Parts: sequence; structure tokens; C-alpha cells
Amino acid sequence: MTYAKDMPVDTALASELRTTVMRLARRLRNQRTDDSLSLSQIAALGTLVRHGPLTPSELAAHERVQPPSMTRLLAKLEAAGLVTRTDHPTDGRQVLVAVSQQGLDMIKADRKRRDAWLAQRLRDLTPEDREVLHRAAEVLGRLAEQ
Amino acid sequence: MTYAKDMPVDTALASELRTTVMRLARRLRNQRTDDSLSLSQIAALGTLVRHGPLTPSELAAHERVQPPSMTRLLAKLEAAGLVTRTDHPTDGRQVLVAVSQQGLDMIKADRKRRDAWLAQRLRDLTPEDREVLHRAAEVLGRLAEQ
DNA sequence: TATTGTTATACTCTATAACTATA
DNA sequence: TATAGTTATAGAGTATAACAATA
Repeated sequence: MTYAKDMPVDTALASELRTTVMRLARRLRNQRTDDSLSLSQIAALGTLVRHGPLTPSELAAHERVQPPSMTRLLAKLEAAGLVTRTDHPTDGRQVLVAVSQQGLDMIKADRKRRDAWLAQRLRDLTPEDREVLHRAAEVLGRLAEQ
Repeated sequence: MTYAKDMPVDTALASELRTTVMRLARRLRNQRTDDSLSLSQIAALGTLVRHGPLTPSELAAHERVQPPSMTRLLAKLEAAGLVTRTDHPTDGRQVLVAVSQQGLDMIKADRKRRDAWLAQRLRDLTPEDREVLHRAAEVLGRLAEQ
């Protein structure tokens, strides 16, 4: 690739990275062939797996949706048996939402399916390219966390 | 990072890459502070910029939406003065949609705004990290194109 | 008869506003 | 009075089915 002479190097790299990351993300997202759950539902379930039980409000804040939207989303997840609700031990207003074993199984199956597509393409790369990606994954992770 | 002993290396790398790429993509997507256009509209406009004038059907296929959805989306873009329609020279059924100068300006401004956030974070990295990302961007681009 | 594009209609997801129960 | 959660209602986005115009 080439840099325009008058362009700061960071901007050119940012532009290139943004394009490729977004494009790859789109490909990865489209790998979802099983349409039983929406992306929002998968995301919420994944957050519960990572963080452990949360209240609906906390989950809504994590997913950047409004509480009423999370109410509806959780109703569907609960109807599908993927999450369970338990009353908060001391505060009667609050509810704790946790992933059920069935929900955990579904998330794992979903991740496995997504990884399969990417893993096949990684096998077609040279070992050098894989090494670059391995090192880049750590740096990208730090970027995303900020 | 660590690899499970019984896990093929490609699967572990795929899992790690998928997580970080999706997370970073989410961050980049959320950078859109100006809510004048939806993501679908921005995407369609961007495709027109990259590919040049297309028919509504071609554009729908590119964006993986059904033709009626593209009809509605284009109606909004046209109302906003961001695209223009011209009759196909030889086939009276077809229409060619092209980006207007105003649409081009909007796409450029949008990209600039998105790049700014990422460029600032890249400046905080070490030169070595940036070099890794520079090399990885090329590899990721190949992955996404497949 | 097949193809391109549009219109009619319905469903999903998300939002704001109003309401209920509890602190 | 404030907070957690839900219900009521509306808007955006996309889908399928039916229709009009042209090849």
C-alpha cells in the first residue's frame, strides 16, 4: 500500500484498518446460518456468559439499548429457555438474569460455527501471515477495549 | 495467550481474531455521532461510490437486501439529494442510480469522522504495534475479500 | 413469458412515555 | 420521592406477495 505524502501516517493506517476490519466483521456476521436467534439476542446472551448474572438494567446499559427494549428481548430469551430470572435477594424491585445450561450450549454451538469459517481461511494462509495475525489480534484487542 | 493442547491452532486463532475484530467493529460503528443517515443508507451510498452507478437490483444484491427494501432506501437517499436516478439508455425497465456530489461529500465527511477516533488511538500505540497492524491490515483485507 | 421496479402489507427491533411496585 | 422493571404505543427497517411496465 502507499501513503499520500501530505497525510499523517496514522490517518492512512486508520482508514485502511477501519475498512478491512468492518469488511471482515460483515463477513463473520453473515456466517450465521441458523436464524433461530437475532444478533441482539446472541449478543445479550454472550454478555451474560462473559459477565455472569446481571439485572435487566445493567444488561441494557452493556448492550446500549433502552430498558424496555431489553425487557422484550429477555422475554423471548426466557420463552426459549435460554435465560432464567431470579428475584434479587435484598431488593424486591430488582431481578437477576442468568444464562441457563441450554443458553450456554447454544452460545457455544454458535461460536463454533462462526469460528469454522474463519479457521478454514486461516489454514490457507502462510505461517508468516498467521504469525502476523496472531500478534495483531492482541493489539486489536487493546484498541477495542479502550 | 494460551492454546488448549487438544485444540488445532487455527481454531484458537480464529476464535481470538473473531472476538477482537467483532469488538473493534462494534466500537467503530458506534463512532457515528451524526444520525442523519442510517447504517444501511451509508453502506449503500458507499457501495455506489466504490462501484459507480448501479441499478436498484444490482445494489440490492450487493447489500444483500431484497429489491423492495432497496426501493425504499433509495427513495430516502434521493429525497435527501444524495443520489440521482437516470433512465437506462437501452432498457426502459431499468434505472441507473448514481451518487450526487452532495452524496460524495457526505460519505467523505463520514469516513473522516470515523477515522479520527481510530487514528487517535493508533497514536497512543508503540511504533512496533503500529507496524504489526500495518502488516495485519493487508492480510485481513485478503481474508475479507474471499 | 420473463425481468425490472414499485406498491401493499406485515413482522421485527428499538425508542419514548406512562404505569406499577418497591426502597 | 427515586429507582427497577414493565406495558402501551410509535417509528424505522426489512421481508414476502401482488402489480405495472417493458423486453
